[in-house]
This record gives sequence, C-alpha cells and structure tokens, in this order.
Amino acid sequence: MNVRMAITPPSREIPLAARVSCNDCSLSQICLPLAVEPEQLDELDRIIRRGRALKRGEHLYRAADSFEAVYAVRSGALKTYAMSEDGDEQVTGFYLPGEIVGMDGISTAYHISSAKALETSTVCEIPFAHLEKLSIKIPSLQHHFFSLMSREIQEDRALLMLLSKKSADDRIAALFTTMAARQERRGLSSRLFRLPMSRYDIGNYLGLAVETVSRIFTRFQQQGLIRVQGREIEILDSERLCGDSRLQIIKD
Amino acid sequence: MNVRMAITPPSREIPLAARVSCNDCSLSQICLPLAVEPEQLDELDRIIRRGRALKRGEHLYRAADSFEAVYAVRSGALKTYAMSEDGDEQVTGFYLPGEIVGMDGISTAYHISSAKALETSTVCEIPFAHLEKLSIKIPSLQHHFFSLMSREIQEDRALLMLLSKKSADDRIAALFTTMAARQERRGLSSRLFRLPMSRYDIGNYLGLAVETVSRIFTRFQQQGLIRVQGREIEILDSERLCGDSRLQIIKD
DNA sequence: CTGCATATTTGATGCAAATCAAGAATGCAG
DNA sequence: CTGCATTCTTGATTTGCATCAAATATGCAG
Repeated sequence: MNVRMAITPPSREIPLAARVSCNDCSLSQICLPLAVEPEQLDELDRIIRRGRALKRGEHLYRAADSFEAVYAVRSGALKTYAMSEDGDEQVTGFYLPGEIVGMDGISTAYHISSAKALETSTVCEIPFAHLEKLSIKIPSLQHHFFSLMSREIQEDRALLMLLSKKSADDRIAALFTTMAARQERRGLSSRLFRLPMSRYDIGNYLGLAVETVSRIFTRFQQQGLIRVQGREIEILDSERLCGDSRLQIIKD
Repeated sequence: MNVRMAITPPSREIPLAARVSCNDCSLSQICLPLAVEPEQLDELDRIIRRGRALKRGEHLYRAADSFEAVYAVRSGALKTYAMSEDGDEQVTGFYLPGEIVGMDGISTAYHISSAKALETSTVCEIPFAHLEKLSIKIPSLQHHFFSLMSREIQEDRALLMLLSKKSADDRIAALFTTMAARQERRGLSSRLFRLPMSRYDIGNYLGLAVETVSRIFTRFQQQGLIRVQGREIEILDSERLCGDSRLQIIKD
C-alpha cells in the first residue's frame, strides 16, 4: 500500500515527478504537510500532482481561467498579477518555494489574477475540490488552510499599509526585510540572497517607477545598508534598514 | 426543540438579542445563513451569540486580543485598522450590515487589527472554534467560509491596485462605486446613501490627506458627478464617475 | 565572439498631492 | 441659546516621486 520511495534518489536529473510523496520533499516542514499527521500523509499524497514544470515567463494560470487547484511552489519563483480594465498590470505577490499560490478565485470559481514563472520553476498541483473533501476528514488541514488564507490577508494588509503610508525608501526596505525573512524560513541565508524578480516587477509591486527603485538601490548601497550586484543582494545593516530608513534622512 | 419565534416582534425597542434565529433576520440572504440549508440552520443558530451592541467609537476587538470569533454586522458600521510600529494608523476596511468582520487573526490566533464602531452598531458573534467544527459537518458552510476569505483577499487586491496605480480622483470614485454596490446588495438605493465614516477615515483608507478628499468631493460636485451634503451622497452620473474620472481631466 | 534586445542606471524637469495655515460649519454639553 | 470641540473646507506653498530622455550594462541567439 505504501508507495513512497524510502530514500531520495541519488541526485542528477531525476524528474521531480518521481518524488511520489511529500515525505521525500525538503519543503515538507514549511508546506502543506506540516498540518497533517504522518499517518494521514498518504491521503494528501494521493491527491497531489507533483512536479509540474514551468519555464521562465510561462503561466501557471491566467485571470479568468477556471479555478481548479492551488499550487505549492517546489522550486523557482512565481509572481501573481492582476489587470485592471484599463489594461495596466498590478503585481500582487511573489511566491517562493514552500509557499501556496492560487488561493484567489475560491469565491468566484475562476482566477482573478494570473500567475507567471519568474524563472524555471516546478509546482505541485493540489486540486481544490479534493482538498476541501480531505479538509473535512482532517480538521487540522482545514484549520491550516483557513490559516494560510488569513495569512494571505495579513500580507495584503501589510502591503496596503506600505503603499498608502510609506515613502519609497520604506517600501524598498520592507521588500528586503520580508525577502530576508522568507529566505530564513527556508533555512537559507537571510543576509545574502538573489531577488528572483526584475526591477520592473519590484516597482510595479511597490507602486514605484522602475527608475525610483534603481535610484534607491544605488543610494542604499552608498549609505552602506546593502550591497547590490544585479539581482544579488547582501544585507549589510539590517538594523538601519528596518528601523529608520526615513529618520536617517532627517538626521543627515 | 425548535426555539425560534415565528414572527418578528411588533417593533419598538425589542432588544435584538431576542431574535433567536437567523431565520428572523432580514440579512439572512446576504449573511452566513445563505450557505446553510434550512434544516441545518438550527445548528448555526445555536452557536451564534446575537445582538451585541456597540456605541460609536467603541471597540469590537483590538489588535493583539486573542482571536475567538468572527462577527456578522447586523446594524451600523465598523472600520478595521492596523497600527504600524511607528504608531500610525491604517484603516483597512469598512464593514456594513450583512458583512463578516474579524477574519484576520485566524493564522496568528490573535487579531492583527482593531475593529471599531463608526456609529451605534450591533453584531452577531460567531465563535470560530465552533464554526470550524460545524464546517466539518456542513461542507457548504466550509466552502462559503473559504469563499468569504477569498473575497476578502480579492478586495484587498483591488484596493492595492487602487493605491499603487490610481490617481486620487480614481480612488475616491472607486470608493463611491463600491459603497453604491454594497448598498444595492442590501436592497437599498445605490444612488442615495450616507457614508458612515469621516473624511479622515476615507483619506486614511485611500492613502490621501483629508484635505485632498475634501477637495475632490467638492470638485466632483462641481463637475455634476455627485451631490454632497455632509456625509449624504447622491450619485448623479455613475457613468462618468466609474468610467473616466481621469479622462475628463485630459479632455477638459 | 558579435550584435540586438532587454534590463538597469543616471540626470533633468514637471506635477499631483502633501503639508502648512486659517477659516467655516457642525455637533453637542450645559 | 451659547461656547467649545470636532470635523470639514479652502487657499498657498513645498516636495517626493513620476516622467522624459539618454547612456550603459547584461543576456542570449546565432
């Protein structure tokens, strides 16, 4: 009955689809399985379609596609964006490995935003109808899912605050801070990381012009807060970066 | 077993708590009960604590309060707001009768925002732990709740778009449009209504200075788009208001 | 390696909305 | 009704960021 493979295969180009259980996944402690007891993991495993691959620029789903599933990012990175009637794009989020994308659309039965790979990525597909059924059998899964959606709301709220009250400096600083935190959650360095998205996407997400983003990156580097090398970022002074990117302007 | 009162009592100062069933509530078709079959409504009724009253300015909950319940607004209006570390307030939403408030906090077990009555209001309290249990027995309720949270996400996204891409004019126009739609949903006039919140709250919510809000109200009136009388609003030209509050500036 | 497309940086200028500063209207307690 | 406290409106001024324009860097197809 137990179809899991005991050991992670000996590396080198084994298609991810071959990993038939969440058990074998290095992300299990930050992804859906964390809400499921080991003995129930099989049930979750059975409904998940693993290892769908996406090339850079490829869509996972588009706005108006019917809503069928949510997706756990396994590798790479995605952005979600919405289009207003008058055609301009708004980036609404970035999704890194271990995070769940696609929870918009539950209420409408179709997606209201599109999701696009920022780089070569793989995702695990979790059909939502199955997940709902399973949530009825596994209360902790239901709770976890409520919780995930609630967190999504919280993140949007934080972004709202950023966009309506904070200076361009504060917004960029916040981006670095949250990226660092998410790196850390995955067990990676929170000091040194690579931004998966373009300056354009950053500007769009934070409600700033590309030029402004670029200027602030440069200035933060001059102020010794970070070191920038293209998309590679090193946080040099997280204190000043978090705390008072605004105050120091007043002082200086 | 059936403890419902058959008929709505003959008006005049009957405490709302006396209405012991959602059945008797005029909002049942837009509130939680819409997700529940009549024969299961008793179960929902049993877990709801009805008719908690709030005076203008009173808090329903505060940030950091432990998260115990969500609330259906019965009458009046509430705002939710969050506080950033540096002390400034961000209004994150307004809640009208039939709407559910308090869904932040599921993931953290404590509220991350505060909810305050904008005017004398009553709410029905729905303990979340009970709701989760009941959702397991009533799949349509679980789905409805997922759906509500998803809609909350969608609304935040729309607001994000507004704040990062749109002019002050567009933001105010959007506020009128969504308020009108919500009035309509309640079966009230979408043309003539009263804003429950102050200019200050509007400015805060939309990321604008109070002065800017006031100026735009005045100008919209001069342009014949609306009629304003304090907090009373009459929509005179919803076409132009929705469509092209920006375009007309270019033309004119 | 070469060349074109795309992404990023840098500088100069303009404007939408914030801020500063009063004044007017409204609400409410006594 | 009177006076004080909010809330709202209006005008003058400042400013942060967008926009325009152009140079430079980077990636990648052939």
